[in-house]
Amino acid sequence: MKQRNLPGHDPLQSEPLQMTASAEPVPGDTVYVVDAHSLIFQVFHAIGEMTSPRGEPVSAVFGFLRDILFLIEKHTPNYLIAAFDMPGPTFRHDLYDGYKADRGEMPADLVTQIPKIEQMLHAIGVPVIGKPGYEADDILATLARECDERQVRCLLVTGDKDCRQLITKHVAIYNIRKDEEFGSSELYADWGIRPDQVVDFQSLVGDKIDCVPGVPLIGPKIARELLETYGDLDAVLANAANVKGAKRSQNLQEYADDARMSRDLVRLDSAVPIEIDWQLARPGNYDGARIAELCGEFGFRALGERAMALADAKPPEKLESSYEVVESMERLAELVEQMKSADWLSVDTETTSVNPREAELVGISLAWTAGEAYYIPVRSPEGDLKLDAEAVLACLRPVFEDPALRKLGQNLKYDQIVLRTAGVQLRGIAFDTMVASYLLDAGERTHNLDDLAKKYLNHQTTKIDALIGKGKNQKRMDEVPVSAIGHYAAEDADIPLRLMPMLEDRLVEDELDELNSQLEVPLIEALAELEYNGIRVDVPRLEALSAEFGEELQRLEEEIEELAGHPFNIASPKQLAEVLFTELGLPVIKKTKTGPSTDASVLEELASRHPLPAKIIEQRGYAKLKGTYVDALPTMVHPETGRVHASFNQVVAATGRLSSSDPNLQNIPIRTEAGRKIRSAFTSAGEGWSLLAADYSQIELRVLAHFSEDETLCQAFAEGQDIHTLVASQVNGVGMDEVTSEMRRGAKAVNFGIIYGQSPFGLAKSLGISKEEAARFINEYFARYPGVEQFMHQTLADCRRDGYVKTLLGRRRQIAGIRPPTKPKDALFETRPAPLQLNLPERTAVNTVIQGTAADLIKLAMLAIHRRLQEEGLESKMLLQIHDELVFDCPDQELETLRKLVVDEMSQVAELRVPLDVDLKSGTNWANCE
DNA sequence: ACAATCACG
DNA sequence: ACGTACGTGATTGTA
Repeated sequence: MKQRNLPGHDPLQSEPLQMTASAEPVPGDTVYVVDAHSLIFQVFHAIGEMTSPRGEPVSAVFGFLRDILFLIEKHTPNYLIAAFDMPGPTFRHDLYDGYKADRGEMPADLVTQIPKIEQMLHAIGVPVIGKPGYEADDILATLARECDERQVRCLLVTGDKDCRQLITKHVAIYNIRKDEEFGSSELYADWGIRPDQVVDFQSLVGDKIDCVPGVPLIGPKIARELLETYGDLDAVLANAANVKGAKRSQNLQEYADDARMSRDLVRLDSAVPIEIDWQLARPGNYDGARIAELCGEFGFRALGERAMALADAKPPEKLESSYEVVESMERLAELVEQMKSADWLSVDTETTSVNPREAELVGISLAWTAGEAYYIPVRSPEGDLKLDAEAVLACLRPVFEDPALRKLGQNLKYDQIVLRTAGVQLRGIAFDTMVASYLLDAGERTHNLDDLAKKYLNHQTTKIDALIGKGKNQKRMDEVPVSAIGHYAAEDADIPLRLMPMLEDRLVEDELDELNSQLEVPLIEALAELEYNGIRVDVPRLEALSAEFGEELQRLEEEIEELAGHPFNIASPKQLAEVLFTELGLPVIKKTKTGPSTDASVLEELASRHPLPAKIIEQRGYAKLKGTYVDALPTMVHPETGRVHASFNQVVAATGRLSSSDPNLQNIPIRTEAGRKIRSAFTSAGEGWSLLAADYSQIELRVLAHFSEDETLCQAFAEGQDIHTLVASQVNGVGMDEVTSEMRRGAKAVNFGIIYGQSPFGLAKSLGISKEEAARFINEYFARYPGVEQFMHQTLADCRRDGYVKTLLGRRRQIAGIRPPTKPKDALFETRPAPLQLNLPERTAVNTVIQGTAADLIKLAMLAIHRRLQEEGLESKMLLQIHDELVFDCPDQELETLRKLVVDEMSQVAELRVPLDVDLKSGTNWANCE
């Protein structure tokens, strides 16, 4: 086996720790080693008869290939190797004639499949390793040891319990049947021992299947006790005379030699002389033609397609790179000097939490030349750090705080908040790969760095799961040794640097570069500011509400139980449906995928027939408010700031809107009385401070008016008329002062329906009128404002032609599925055309232009306000954005200044054909704003 | 992990 | 015959 100096973390070494990416595995990589025979027997027995078109048995080939494809697709191993037993005796047979004596010949139906499996592995580029005189397990042991030394994660794909002796910090067994890993904690749960006790344990217990004799009368339970008492096998045998139970004690003495020999049989040899060509073990060396040929021969159709899909995908490339862990202040100072003359600085922080306000710095990664990156650890579980966080930050401060040195990275909003919390400003943010990716394709589900590297660089990055694990055993970044983090962390600075030119080219190509550099990138700092500020929450107020809502809930639940005749879980739609529709015999109004629906609209309809549904609505309302807000919010208050610091996400909503999470502050209740009570718990900073809420009036309708260029609508907005009343008056053909509240309500519904592309059916339902009436209403609207329909047709035509729609600022969203234009019928005979009936993509297209443009406008406003607050040195803080509303915290003496500033910036943000009106409200909390 | 429900604009 | 208003996020129950 190749030996080399492994990149360990030796505190005494004087040279900087170099990690050069080569073909060999590095910390963060995962190596899968398949015990081929173990797997082959499993699938051979699990899958019944199965033959190829020629009539040859292929069940094991099929099952094995299926497992390998599953491994590659689901687990994306960085390295994958298959170990085989070789025919002929092994050193174990020399030790013990009886070794595996009972194990019969391999079934003939299986023997013929082994070469086929090897051919298939060859075609999909999985190296096959076998060594005469050794078993596959020994090869697993050898590779496991090598991985362990390299601090590389190794998963042994086997059903053989012997391999449990190989478990370490980096090595685990992988059960492909259950898709579960088996490590030291699972071992302890099963046998109650540590991995280093496995060999002795099995030597005592023996193994019938492998014909390992062991010691009679010693089973797993006694073996565990003995090992716990005495430590190891030798100690157990030495104390055999003292063991409780005469027969047991006697057996231990009598069969001591058997036990010792068993130990030699069980112990795996981790020094098998084999050479691994790691490059060949990286999945990706597919021979597509050969795969097709073999799958054809064996009659694998669906599986063959899966295998071919892998072959067609380009193999991930391992980028040439040289990463260094910085271990001295002298080296850091040298690097800082280099950075000062760099064009760009790529920055990434490693921390203890995904929440930037809670996160503590673990390390910083930096890169300014593609392929070179540096990781500066400032915290390590091994206590061997030579660097102090304060000193590192002080050293980096001049470069971080220099706005002239352009910074780039992945999700820099996060890093900026982390660094600001640690006392350093990250200035000069000029590119963010996550934001760029979002602008290029707002419909993508994620924009994380791993996906970007795969998409643009065809590079498979180190997955964070490989370092910190996942699920309940997930570790924190500061619990992982520096030597294991280094490569992962450095990569996170290097990859953005490599991605930037490619992303920038595409932005230019799609005319998105200005939107990127002038709006979205500068907005990062404004959003970081919002998140850093947070909003104050009145916890005692929420606690009082919790008690109040709790009492209401209890009362309602008792009434519901009374009405239903028995207790049940009201929160379970299934149980509720049982009560409503089976027990009470109420009619099913609509169905969900899984059964009758019990949502609020259904319950409202049922309310006229039975008192229960109304109670359910009321109970649900309180339960929702209590569970989602009243009880949840206090737990999210930051202990030091006493405020809630939500996250404002820039790359989630496909339309260009922001979204908010952890907690979502964009859906705090307002529509009901109980909801407004929750709003009142969001307060200004305290005495002498007020909240100022500024919202755009009817922004989406104004955007629609702008795009439609409709004279009447634009003029109505210019004159400050009530748009719903105006539409009501015109559609109904009555004077403005004759509009009834009923008419206004209808017009309002139409106005909003238009924005969403609503059909007569939908409008009819929301207004409780007939479909015909609704259709008449909509037709009247389009006839009165022809520009609106014209705008919709134009939008659809553009989208059909381009495959995307654009907002005012050129933001794009790809939408497929716009139908060809309907042929205009002969106008002479056309009296009243049916209103536009849009399908989902068409509705989405129209809505995206409007919603997205509104999002553009408020983002521009946020940016302008953010800048002015800074320039004018005001103490006022921007706290929230709720799509058409901004909320500020403001010292009372600044209130008038702020009011003017906010209205000016919000209304002047763009020249539209309509004015942008802004309503201002202020108060001590979010509910009493007037 | 997914479905149902409901909070907001 | 079927579905029917866009965009989000959190909670709860269920498989």
